[in-house]
Amino acid sequence: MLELAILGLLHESPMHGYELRKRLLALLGAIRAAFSYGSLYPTLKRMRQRGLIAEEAPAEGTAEKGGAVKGAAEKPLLTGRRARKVYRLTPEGKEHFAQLMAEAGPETADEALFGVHFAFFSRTDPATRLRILEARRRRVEERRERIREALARTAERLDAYGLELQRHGLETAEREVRWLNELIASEESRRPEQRNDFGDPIAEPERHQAAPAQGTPDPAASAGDPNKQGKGGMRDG
Amino acid sequence: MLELAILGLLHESPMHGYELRKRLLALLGAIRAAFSYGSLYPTLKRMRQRGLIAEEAPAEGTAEKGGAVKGAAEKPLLTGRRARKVYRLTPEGKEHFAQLMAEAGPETADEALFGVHFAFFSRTDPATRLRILEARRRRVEERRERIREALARTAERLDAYGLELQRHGLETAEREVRWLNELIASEESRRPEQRNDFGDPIAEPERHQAAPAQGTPDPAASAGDPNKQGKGGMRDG
DNA sequence: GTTAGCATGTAAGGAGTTACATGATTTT
DNA sequence: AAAATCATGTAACTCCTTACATGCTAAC
Repeated sequence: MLELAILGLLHESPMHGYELRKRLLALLGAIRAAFSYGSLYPTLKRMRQRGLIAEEAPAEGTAEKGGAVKGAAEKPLLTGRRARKVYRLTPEGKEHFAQLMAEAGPETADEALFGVHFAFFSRTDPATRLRILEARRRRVEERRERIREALARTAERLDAYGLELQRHGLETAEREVRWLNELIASEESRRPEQRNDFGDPIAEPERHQAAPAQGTPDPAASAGDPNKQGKGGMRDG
Repeated sequence: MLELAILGLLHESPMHGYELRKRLLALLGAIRAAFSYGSLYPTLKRMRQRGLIAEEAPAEGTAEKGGAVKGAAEKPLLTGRRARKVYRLTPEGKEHFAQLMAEAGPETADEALFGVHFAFFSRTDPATRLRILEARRRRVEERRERIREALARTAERLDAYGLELQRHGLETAEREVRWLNELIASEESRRPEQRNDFGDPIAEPERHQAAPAQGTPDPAASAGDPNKQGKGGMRDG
């Protein structure tokens, strides 16, 4: 999960660990608490060893080594503070990210993992988005049915608090299903042809990098406006 | 968490592992998935070693078909199926449960753990309930504020999906705060004197945690209709 | 002159999961 | 005859957290 989130964020621009954590909190804070450094740094290390990310050269263009010491004007990379390791995404990392995103198995439907996937939806293709949303909906519907059963069958064994827990849980599940339904409808209405099984008729507007190991045409350039068209985008029509 | 849940359930009646898991799913299914046997059985073992639970002897005059209770009595009771180990709560276990419930630290405020505490609210005193509810509210309010800040400060860096994630997360947090507010108000209105700082005026009649019929108006009696009105479920009127 | 923030890391451990192993009994 | 349900357990592993260790700079 953390790995996916790192890959997703680095898609945007190279970053060092500390910054990554802050961005992670800002992006995923609605879902879960901040990742600790105790998991972040070892994960970065592992990912670098696997070649998913790479350490960015100290500076852009300027001194290769030695030469001008820090403290120079310019845009200081290690300005006084402790040296930071800036990581960038490698092509392998991009591909791994695409794979992780495309796997819409039962794990993908877990609350937190679903949230991470969702956060990076603009970097996947519509078909994958739909599969993930549907997997999550299935999961929540199952939970909803379980609660309904528990209420119907064993309500008499529950005390007031147990009952309230079920009631609130049921309401929460129903609310999330409604939300997912809206999102799914929105995805489908946006590109209904996407769902046919005759291939991939669409290829025009989005250049999502789901394509395997395509060059490195810096898709970060499009990071500013994938689907961004204002408020109404998500919410039904 | 699993330990707390087991202690809470065994409060009701002795049970074996398999049954425990089913009851756990029925009670906590609204919050989280079922615990796996791979964690359940080792946990039971550990708890027995610590003396929190004990293996129930064949107990009660159990109708031993054929009347032969003799030497085979030492063998676990097997009703045809594989031998089951029935566990019951020990006094140490009861005390440990009370302690775990009373700890309303920051961990208690985690979604799942809060849910487990809540499920067993009727086995704690009102002051503890209030502390747990307030700890959870604090936590959710913090998350809500974080999201608001993220929306105010970095909304322009978010794409449509990132934005929708924040929006939905904010709505979820606001909804939960409202729910907690209702619960807190309900607890306070039920016994306002409870909150004074001059001691514990209602400390006398409660042995440990039990005696729900005494400590509370036992609104569990109204558990007959699960599909009652959505709002104000806890208000016993 | 101390606190807060920046910055990276390691070691130990918690709390679960999956997969495996075994076997009886009831239902289809 | 096969599948589902009942029933208990172990081993390996995942993924994350807490606590510790280090050291610099800005601000109060």
